[in-house]
Amino acid sequence: MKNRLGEIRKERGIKQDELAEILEVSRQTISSLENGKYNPSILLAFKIARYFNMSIEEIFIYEGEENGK
Amino acid sequence: MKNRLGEIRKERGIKQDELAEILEVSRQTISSLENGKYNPSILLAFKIARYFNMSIEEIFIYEGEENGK
DNA sequence: TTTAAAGGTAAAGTATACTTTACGTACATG
DNA sequence: CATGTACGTAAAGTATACTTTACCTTTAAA
Repeated sequence: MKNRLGEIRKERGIKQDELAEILEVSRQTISSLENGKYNPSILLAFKIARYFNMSIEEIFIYEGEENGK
Repeated sequence: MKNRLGEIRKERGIKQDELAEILEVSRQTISSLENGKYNPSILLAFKIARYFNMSIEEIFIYEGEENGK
């Protein structure tokens, strides 16, 4: 799954550090998400979407053909 | 987080069993989701939404005030 | 040329999503 | 009554999301 998190975050002029605190996750979580190390939980995806005033689908791009559960 | 999975599945006249096979998860996973035992991964949420031709937000209802990560 | 700010990442631990196996219950139909 | 279908659920194991701690690199400025 791809995501536009880093892109959107930079557009809003906010640091990983700050976003992490707002979303109540660690900075490493934000970094890992932006660099595609793993996918967010659906709760975190909702928090992110809500914070940026976007839908989950606008930020996280599911193309199918994914194996993980 | 609440969801309308059971409701939507019944509308479509499909069994837990069948949905599980289509989504490539176990029947227990479907049952657990419908009964609010836990939340889906975002990948599974996308698969479900795509299968029902709906958005994640139409099926899974995030109200905020949730603690889990 | 040090110092700090911003971000990448690794290791080890915890929480939770999901699996397999298995059994229980309710309901329908023979 | 007996058998099958649909669903709930429990226990134990695996995979992955996320944490804490910590260190490293790059860039920019004093």
